Amino acid sequence: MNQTLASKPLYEEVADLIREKIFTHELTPGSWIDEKSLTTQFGISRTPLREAIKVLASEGLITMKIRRGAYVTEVEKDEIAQIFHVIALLEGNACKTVANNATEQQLETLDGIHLRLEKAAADRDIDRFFELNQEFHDKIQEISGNRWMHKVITDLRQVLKLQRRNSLTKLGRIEQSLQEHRQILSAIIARKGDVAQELMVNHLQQGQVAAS
Amino acid sequence: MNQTLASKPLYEEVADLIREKIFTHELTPGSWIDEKSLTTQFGISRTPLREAIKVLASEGLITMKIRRGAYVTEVEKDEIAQIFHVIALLEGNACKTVANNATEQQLETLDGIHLRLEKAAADRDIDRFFELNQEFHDKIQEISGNRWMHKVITDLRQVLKLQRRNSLTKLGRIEQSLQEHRQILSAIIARKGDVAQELMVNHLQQGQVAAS
DNA sequence: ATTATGAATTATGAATTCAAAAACGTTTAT
DNA sequence: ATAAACGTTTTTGAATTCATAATTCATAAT
Repeated sequence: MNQTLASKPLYEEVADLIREKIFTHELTPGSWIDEKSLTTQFGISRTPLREAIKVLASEGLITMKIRRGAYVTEVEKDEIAQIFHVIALLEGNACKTVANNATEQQLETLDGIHLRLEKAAADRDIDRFFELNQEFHDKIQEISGNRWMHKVITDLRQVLKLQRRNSLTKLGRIEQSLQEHRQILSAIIARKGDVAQELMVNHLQQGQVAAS
Repeated sequence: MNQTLASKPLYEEVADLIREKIFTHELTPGSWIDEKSLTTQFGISRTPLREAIKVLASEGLITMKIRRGAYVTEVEKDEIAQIFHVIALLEGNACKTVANNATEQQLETLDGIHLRLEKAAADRDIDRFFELNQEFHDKIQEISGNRWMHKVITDLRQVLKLQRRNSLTKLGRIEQSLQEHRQILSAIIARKGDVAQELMVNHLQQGQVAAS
């Protein structure tokens, strides 16, 4: 691998590449991870590859079986619900914090993201919609200021992405999601922390199928 | 290393050993991790050691600096507060779930642990006290049934353990902690979910210094 | 035809080797 | 005395090699 500029350690680059393959389902849940194949694909040796695999394993994306290699994790259905529960709890709380403590300027930033989200939805630009949706949620966490909470949510969201994104593109769901975002934002701007929290929890519960 | 019975992969054993060294402060926060030294200590090669280091890094216990090795993570003071906040949120919720849904038998198990906790406190058996304290918290999470929540809490608690356990042994704190446990347990048994939740949140907030 | 047995192949886990970067120490120049 | 320049040593990151466990495949026995 051509490591021209030493930005990241190689094993992290490789971890990113494997994550990609997992999320695009080029590597499907339950499938065996062929080290040889990946080393030739990436043009690297097994050493950094195996380091990357171990990191992914501790993130929960990969499951190791002793003396028989690494497999893409299969998440049980009820585990998905469990993960959503945790995320809802945390993001709901972040929402409350933001409503209670954010500066006016921060609220404007949030509003700006939401505006662009509306635009993307109006344009039926699905990819952009999801991108901005993610940004909206991330920004709330950033404003709430708890980096560890953010890390936890990010890791859990990653595991959720193992699941094939089912009815994400259901036309109705996007409109509904947008509506929910509007309400959340209103509650935040109105400084109604508890309301914002509950709306966010419901929003995420709704999204349990649609994952937005 | 004498891998007589193939219980665990070597890199995990090594990760456990390093964790131990970190928690006992044989390796102190901020200190450099000497690979050579550890390989000779453990009698292994650098390969499994480095794999273990990467796992610990993704857990947050170790921080990698590109081209200058691995260091035991130093947690900022405000990050400790952030981590406690997340744990309190999650354990509080677990508590509510238990109060609302646990079977009578599960409540008895919990009560049994608490009894032994009281005993240990009466005996001034500090080590046993902390052990059972941990077990009490763990059991609540186990009963609440959310394995992912449990994993998140476990990981975060690990990071907290980086901090030198300050006033843990303060005599007063143990008695107070015990008192709080009694109240939590009562609320759970009385099926008062919201009360149990709040008590647990306060309990953890209290423990912010004392880490119990 | 189906199941055992054993040899050949392949994959995993771990040690070793190698190249390059960083740290260290000495000498020399100011 | 301090600092710059240079060469040596150490350390990191990564490739390679090696031993052993697991799998596959072919053959033999039922």
